[in-house]
Amino acid sequence: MSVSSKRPYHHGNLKAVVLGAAVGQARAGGPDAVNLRELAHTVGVSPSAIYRHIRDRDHLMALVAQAARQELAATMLAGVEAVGVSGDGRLDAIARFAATGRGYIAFATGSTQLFRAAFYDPGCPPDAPDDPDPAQVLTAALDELVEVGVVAAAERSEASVMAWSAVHGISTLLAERALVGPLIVDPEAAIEAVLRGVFKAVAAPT
Amino acid sequence: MSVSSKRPYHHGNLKAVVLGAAVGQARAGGPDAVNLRELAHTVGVSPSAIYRHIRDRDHLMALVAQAARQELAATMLAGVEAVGVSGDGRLDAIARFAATGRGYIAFATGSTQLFRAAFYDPGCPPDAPDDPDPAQVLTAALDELVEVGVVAAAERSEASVMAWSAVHGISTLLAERALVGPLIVDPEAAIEAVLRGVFKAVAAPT
DNA sequence: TGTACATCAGTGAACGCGCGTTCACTGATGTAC
DNA sequence: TGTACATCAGTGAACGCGCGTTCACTGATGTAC
Repeated sequence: MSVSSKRPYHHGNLKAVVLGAAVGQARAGGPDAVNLRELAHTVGVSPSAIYRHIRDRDHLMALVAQAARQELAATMLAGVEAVGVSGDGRLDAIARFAATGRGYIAFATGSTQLFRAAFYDPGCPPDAPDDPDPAQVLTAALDELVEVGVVAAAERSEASVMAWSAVHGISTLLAERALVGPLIVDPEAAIEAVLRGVFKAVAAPT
Repeated sequence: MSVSSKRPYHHGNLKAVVLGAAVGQARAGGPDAVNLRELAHTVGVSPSAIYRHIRDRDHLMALVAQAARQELAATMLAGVEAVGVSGDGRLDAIARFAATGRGYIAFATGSTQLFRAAFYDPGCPPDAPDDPDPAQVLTAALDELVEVGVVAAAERSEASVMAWSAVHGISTLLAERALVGPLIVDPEAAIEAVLRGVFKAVAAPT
């Protein structure tokens, strides 16, 4: 609590600051760019100080990956909340579902390296479940579609796998710039094509 | 050409053997597992000998990634060729298209680590274009669908992006075991769901 | 309110390992005459 | 057919760096009495 202008010996919230800096490294260069020594230097602390708060690099990576997933989920939620309310419940549910996918893809293309970090598996779990959780955001949007009758209840789980696969697929393809030459000329058009395709695949025949 | 039983001083085809061993490492542990020193030891040669044939690690990785993509394409082709010929051209085209996707996913789940290596970008290109090329295999199967009228010609490029995204998406999700808990319970069922979804999204309304 | 002491949170230096890469070299091979 | 010599393809040792991690330590903080 003491706020001496010169850095106090006890930092106060080193763990949070280290995690923040680690996320910064992952944002800039992906999971492999997280470097404990550079991290310590950035934060202004000796390398060994970090070990007071974190078991080892894998533990830190589990936290970084979780932070990345939560930011992904937050981007999806922001998209959903930005959707206005028309009178039509069906259209609103569809718009929110699409916004979920658009948010996912936007995060992947806008924060490519952090997106990669989100799926990094250090071999140990984070301290708590993801909150918010991307899978739950998707599930919620899909539940809405079922409620308003756009997706048949019996096809709910099929639809979720389909939607997730297509959206995750275009995201990783764009993020890794794979096939961007041969198959994908215009990224924006590709995204819209995928979203239309998902809708066609998922919507119950009227 | 001399076939002295004891290892001859001149190896003969070191480059090919080294590449083969490197692909073996990638198959076992992904792109990061490719290790020049271990490689040299495996092949029975000193580390520096490798540099007679390969510029640096990145160059080798470009070749490994290419080999992985070609194996992926070969798996797709094998699936296509295993499809029997019925009388119906439409059904055959559809079956071959599905076989393409199934081959892709089978490679991703059967050779997870090598699949990851296929999309590794070392920052320098391989010496020659991929042959066979996964993108071309997909394109050929899709062209067939257009020919028999299952896919509208105007929607060809949209369909290819959609199909590739969905198939690549389920492949990476299964390969990285992401979401396997929350969304994907039965992998086989998930694969079929995605393939059905792609067909629904891609097929022209009859 | 003051003092003794356990505990927490840092420092600074160094260890140790693995890995890509380089260097000076030597053995084998092919070609000109 | 034999010899001289350039060239190719290896060896073996070492460099150098970066990185995660550990160790003995010291400074700050909180608590019991």
